[in-house]
Amino acid sequence: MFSYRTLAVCPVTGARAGEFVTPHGVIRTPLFMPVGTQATVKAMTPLELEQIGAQIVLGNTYHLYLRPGEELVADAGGLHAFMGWQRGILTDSGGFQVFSLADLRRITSDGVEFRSHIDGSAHFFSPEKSIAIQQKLGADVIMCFDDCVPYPADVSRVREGVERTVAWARRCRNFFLDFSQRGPGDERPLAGEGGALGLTSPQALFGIVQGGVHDALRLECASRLREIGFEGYAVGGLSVGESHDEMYGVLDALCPALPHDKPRYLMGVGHPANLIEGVARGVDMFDCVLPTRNGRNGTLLTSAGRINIKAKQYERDFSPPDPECDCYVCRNFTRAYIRHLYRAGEILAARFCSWHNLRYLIRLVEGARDAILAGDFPAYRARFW
RNA sequence: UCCUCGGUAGCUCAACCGGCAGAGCGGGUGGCUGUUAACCACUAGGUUCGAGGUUCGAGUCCUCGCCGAGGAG
Repeated sequence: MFSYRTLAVCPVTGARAGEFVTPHGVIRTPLFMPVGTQATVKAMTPLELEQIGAQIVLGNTYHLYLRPGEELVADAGGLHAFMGWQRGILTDSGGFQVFSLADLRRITSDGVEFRSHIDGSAHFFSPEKSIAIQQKLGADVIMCFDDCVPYPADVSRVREGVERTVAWARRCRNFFLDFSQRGPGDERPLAGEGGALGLTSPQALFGIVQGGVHDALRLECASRLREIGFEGYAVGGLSVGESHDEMYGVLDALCPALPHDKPRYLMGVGHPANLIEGVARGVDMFDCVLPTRNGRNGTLLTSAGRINIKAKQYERDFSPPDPECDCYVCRNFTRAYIRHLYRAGEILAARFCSWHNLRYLIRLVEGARDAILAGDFPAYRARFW
């Protein structure tokens, strides 16, 4: 079902434009994906997400497993039906939560023991468990359960993360293929290793490359994941505190080593500049909480840089958040009004800021795609800077 | 007219027996990268109602006055 093809490649940079097919439509790349951890992009309705051009939204295995539970979502008809969103969905595996909830967990070779941040109850995730949950949730793209190593970390810890990530990726792949072969209620034994089995699942499984800021480890991880074989490849473990130059360095080394006929996904990124520079290095997909979280906290992303809408300087600023933006918020409301809403504690402020920020990032990457197709991405990139 | 209680940061209020005057909210500024986040951090605000007095030292005790609330007549 899942297939990717490249439509245009920038002759100067590594940027490329393409598309891939999912059960919920054709996805045009490069693209920015809003994060909807708990089966909702915070403060946004699916209708509004459609209107700003969102093609895929994220959900999170860890959160949805804890609440409301994957069984309930499956009974609701899957994540799409449950949240009323008919375009693409990608679920993250819970690997990042293992990293970000560090004080609540214990990692073993078999998986991760952790305690719920909601009620403290004990749980265990293995690669198989993560995939099983994601299959019940029913997203179009699901992710391998990986070991996201903190930054900075000793090389030994980064290497351990690569080994664990690769081993777990193989287990994810085997379980995924086996499940997709069997179908519901089929109790035939595991099908064994390798990607030789015919893929019948409507879902696509992406591998995740770890390796910190060490090029050699990144390349090794990518090579070993390619041997297993995935529908797409993600770059994980970035945007965890390293410098932008380190992030770009990893992408410079890694992207040429990823398959050219599969989508590439830079996880958790991010800042507008990161998106442009990621695209320039051949990344097709991005996600980040930044537009929604920062929006709720009163920061607006604009073509002239970030503005803090709380600041007094906008008290009597009757211009739109971003004069160059085409979104509903920028066409109808002023900085002064949004500042007022924010200070008054009105929920509409969070909605407006999230709304605009999402449109800004989606449009930024859409613009990059158009430029790549038109053959002038370098100029687009230069104009951004 | 008398009695009681009160007056401390912009607001609501803390401050032991007299011993460096604080908090929350509000104000100002900043941060946020696969969401434990409508969150977090930093910061500026004081003639402690006024005038005297006691004391080494007074927001705190004494006297007088001003303002507010309640009560008695």
